[in-house]
Amino acid sequence: MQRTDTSRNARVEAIRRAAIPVFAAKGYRGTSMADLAQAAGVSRPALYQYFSDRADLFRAAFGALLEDQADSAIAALAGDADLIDHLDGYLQRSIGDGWEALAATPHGDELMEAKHEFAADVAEESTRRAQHALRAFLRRRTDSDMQAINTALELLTLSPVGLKSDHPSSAVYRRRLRALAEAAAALLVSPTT
Amino acid sequence: MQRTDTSRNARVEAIRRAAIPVFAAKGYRGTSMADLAQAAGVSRPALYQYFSDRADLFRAAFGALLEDQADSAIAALAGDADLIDHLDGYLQRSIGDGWEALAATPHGDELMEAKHEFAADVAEESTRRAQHALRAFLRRRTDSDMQAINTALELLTLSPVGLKSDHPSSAVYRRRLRALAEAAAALLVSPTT
DNA sequence: CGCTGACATTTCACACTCAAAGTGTCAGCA
DNA sequence: TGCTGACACTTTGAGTGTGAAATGTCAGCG
Repeated sequence: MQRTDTSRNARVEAIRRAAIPVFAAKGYRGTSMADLAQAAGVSRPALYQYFSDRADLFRAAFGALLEDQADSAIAALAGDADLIDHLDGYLQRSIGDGWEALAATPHGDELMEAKHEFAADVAEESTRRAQHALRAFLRRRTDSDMQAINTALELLTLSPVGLKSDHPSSAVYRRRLRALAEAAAALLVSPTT
Repeated sequence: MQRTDTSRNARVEAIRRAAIPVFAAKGYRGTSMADLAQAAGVSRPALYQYFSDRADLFRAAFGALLEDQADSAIAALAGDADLIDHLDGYLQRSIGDGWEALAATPHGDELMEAKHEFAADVAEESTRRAQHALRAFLRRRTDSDMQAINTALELLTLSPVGLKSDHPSSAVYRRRLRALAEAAAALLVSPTT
């Protein structure tokens, strides 16, 4: 059975990986099971052997991607670099890279919608996990009280949405994220009166 | 002629004022010229004597509102209060109050769209004016260089969009704006390495 | 002279049709 | 056993008509 399971998981993984660029290129509604089957190099009915339907496949594909992204962001908090660099790295990896690159595609809005509809729990879990790690990091690396840390967390996690609202170039967006990291660091280092 | 013009301007003003709550309540597409006429207490054809069409009236109504809002925000920068209080006041008045209150209404998104379509130049002019005043204020009140000031400006003007992205209560949103003001102030006081 | 009621025209939302595309599930083949 | 081609069913979206509502512009009234 192990042999079979391993083989099966390998195929699931292959299909999952093949699906991501297809969804990214054509959006959720725009991609058919036939498209996904062709990209994975299998027949359409074979997909139903591994996933119950298109939503299930979508969830599997982007759920894993979001998990990886959260892991990457959390990893950026390790080490003993400058506080600003840590925060900047966290922002870049959790928001600047990965999923957000998809949001810039023609079907970005629709993909966000589909994520919210079909992978909301996975998405929330991974961001919750990342934010939990960030909170622990701030508690470890600053002497601010809990309230100040939570406020900084809100700033760090919510502001990026606005910083992208005028659809800046990738370079500009990254510069803004760094500025946000600097501001949050400054806020935590020199406490409010 | 002065007498006539004065009377005319007074009517224009009255119609303009009466139009705002109607648009706010029913959205742009949802309000008819009949609605606006009724609210202003005149017959529908009379509106065409002062405005060429619905878009023109919309532009006049919200253009003036946006101007007032910008004036209010700029006024918040006067005096010699704490830097944070100035920035906080600016944010509250330019974003937290006024127009943004409309964005929270059922037809908020559609109103934003209409603003962008019919009053884009007025809107941009007023925000440009407010930001210009804010830049001058920061130049006057901090010893940061131009680049740092411009970065802080981006943060201050763009972040609020994100801070509202999870549709927080008004109180929470205001608290976040103040935190943003604190962070920006901290960024400008303790310059980057 | 400014405003109104009325009119012709345009716009809009809704309902319906229908053909093309996609979906999920077979029996049967390797 | 795992996969395929084929089949019945569902969904989708473009096209079309239709009635109600809104628009913009009159001549004419006070």
